[in-house]
Amino acid sequence: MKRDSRLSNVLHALLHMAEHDGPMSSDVLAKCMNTNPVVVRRTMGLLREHGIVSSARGHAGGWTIEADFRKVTIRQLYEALGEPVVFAMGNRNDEAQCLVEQSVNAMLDDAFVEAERLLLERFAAVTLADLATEFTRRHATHKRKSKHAS
Amino acid sequence: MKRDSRLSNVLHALLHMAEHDGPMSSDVLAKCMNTNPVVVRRTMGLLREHGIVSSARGHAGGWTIEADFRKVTIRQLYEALGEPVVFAMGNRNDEAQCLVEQSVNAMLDDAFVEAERLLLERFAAVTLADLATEFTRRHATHKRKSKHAS
DNA sequence: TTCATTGTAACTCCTATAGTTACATGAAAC
DNA sequence: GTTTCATGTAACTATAGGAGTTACAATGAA
Repeated sequence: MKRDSRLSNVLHALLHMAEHDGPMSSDVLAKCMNTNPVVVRRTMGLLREHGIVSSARGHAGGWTIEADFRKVTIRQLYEALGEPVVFAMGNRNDEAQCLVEQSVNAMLDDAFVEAERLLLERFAAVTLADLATEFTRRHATHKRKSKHAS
Repeated sequence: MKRDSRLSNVLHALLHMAEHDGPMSSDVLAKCMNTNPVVVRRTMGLLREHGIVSSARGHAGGWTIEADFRKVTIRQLYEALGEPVVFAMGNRNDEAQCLVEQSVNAMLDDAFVEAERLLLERFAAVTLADLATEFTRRHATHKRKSKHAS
């Protein structure tokens, strides 16, 4: 499968929306994310179902943030996307009869479950506001560096 | 993509081979793993390149374990398979120019890198001998339970 | 010489996201 | 009320890489 980049994409979109006054259209978001407006609508639609954004049709319509940036975690976005499969690897057969296979699966599952738990904990610990702050810091650094370079 | 089950598969195969005297053919391994002999050859071939198994053609040929079960870790098998991609998710573009995207990518990468590190540490901590022991334990439990049930 | 077995090329199948086209629906602007 | 700008959504195609399959050459023991 091509890798699922939806989580990365919605984060990117939400941060741009936060920097922007008024609704942003799928078209504008698609251009700034280098993708297709229909893909944007599909993905943002999942966030709308969870009350994170809203959409308005017609003239001056588009996407608007509804949720509190300080309260929405990456984990919630991951859940809004339907909790996509995390790993590209896994057991062939989770209901194996073979005892050898059961042992192997149990060991691997332990490791995968623990890694997934860590990942989701990390996601739960970061809010959109944290990311926005990090962006501001990075932006300031970038400007300082540019000034030095010139 | 369908999930990559090669690691699970080679573990399954190696443990069966350990329980078996003499070489095992791709055909026999394929049957006991419910797959195809060519798939077995393809995957086992990667382990052969790392000296973990050897293969012999002709009559009474097949696959033989070469490595010391106490020294081969799951991590080494993962590496022998070419370190397959761990996550089904990821950034769209790792060389983003957009500062917003860079912030998002940096945060996500941190989380993914840490989760991957944990997973590979777990893999490095388990040898084939450990797995064989675990299988023996499970097997004993299973037999005891069967006796009680009868 | 026969036959079991690996080695390997060259396909098709699978599966979920991404991308695209097309068009219906809705809402503001004029 | 008509135009115009949006979203909503169906219905496709493209993509990637493992898995599955067929076919056949090469090899080695009986």
